[in-house]
Amino acid sequence: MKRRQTHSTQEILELLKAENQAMNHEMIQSKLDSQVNRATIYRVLNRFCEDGIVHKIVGDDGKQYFAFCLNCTQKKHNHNHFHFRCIQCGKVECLEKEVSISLPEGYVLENFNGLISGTCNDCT
Amino acid sequence: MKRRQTHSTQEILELLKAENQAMNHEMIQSKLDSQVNRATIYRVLNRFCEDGIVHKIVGDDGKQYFAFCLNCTQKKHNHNHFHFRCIQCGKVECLEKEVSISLPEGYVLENFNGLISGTCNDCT
DNA sequence: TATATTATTGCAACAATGTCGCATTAAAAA
DNA sequence: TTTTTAATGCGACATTGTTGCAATAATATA
Repeated sequence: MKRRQTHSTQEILELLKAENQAMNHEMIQSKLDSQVNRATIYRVLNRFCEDGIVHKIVGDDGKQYFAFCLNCTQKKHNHNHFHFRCIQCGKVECLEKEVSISLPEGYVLENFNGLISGTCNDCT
Repeated sequence: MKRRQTHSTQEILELLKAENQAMNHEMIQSKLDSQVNRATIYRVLNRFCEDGIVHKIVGDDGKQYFAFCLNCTQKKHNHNHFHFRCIQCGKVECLEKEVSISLPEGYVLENFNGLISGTCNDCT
């Protein structure tokens, strides 16, 4: 099953690259030039995640946010960092520093989801 | 506005104290002896959160989990720790160690939400 | 270039989560 | 016992995210 490039996939990927923040489907939809169906946006984003191009964070608002992978190679993904969500302006940005958490014996990490919400510098 | 003790509030609080894990509304509802309405459960839990008796974690499944506050005084709440959610059995437990994250200048922390999902010791 | 193949899309429908208004019930105060 | 009003149950709702299916369009093939 090979991936195909479509208008939607290209636009969404470019948007995610351009914006330096994680976005949920609504933010993405409103920023796209062409109109893309909601279901399609989710499918595109989930495919990107499967391919390791994009990573997904679930906010403390319960929504899924997607961000273009930086500093990630095909093999190794570094997503052990926190994201900061501003409750005023809604921006979700990376807090660069990697965080290491040691799990108890026998525990296997599958997904790291660190999120801090509050007020960002612009909104203080 | 004073709080009243009802069957629902008592049962829910006892359950949260007894179980040593964070639970979402569904887990709570199914473990209650008496039948309590879904909306009521949410309202009770949110009141507990307001009162600082219980804290809320949003899982990477997008659901709200509630846990009885341990080691918290009325004044000081220590919720800067991670939770571990097992994707097999659904259990959500505390990872005791406190984590300190330094935010950039001008950023104000409102809520810490650290969650790691994977497989727990029982399910490996 | 024209045709065949099939990944992708849009649409509609759906499940699930969480919230809210409102009338009713039942704690707690008088 | 009566009064006050916080809490409940019910129904309705908004929102998020997913899925089945027919139509479309990107790529491979002739």
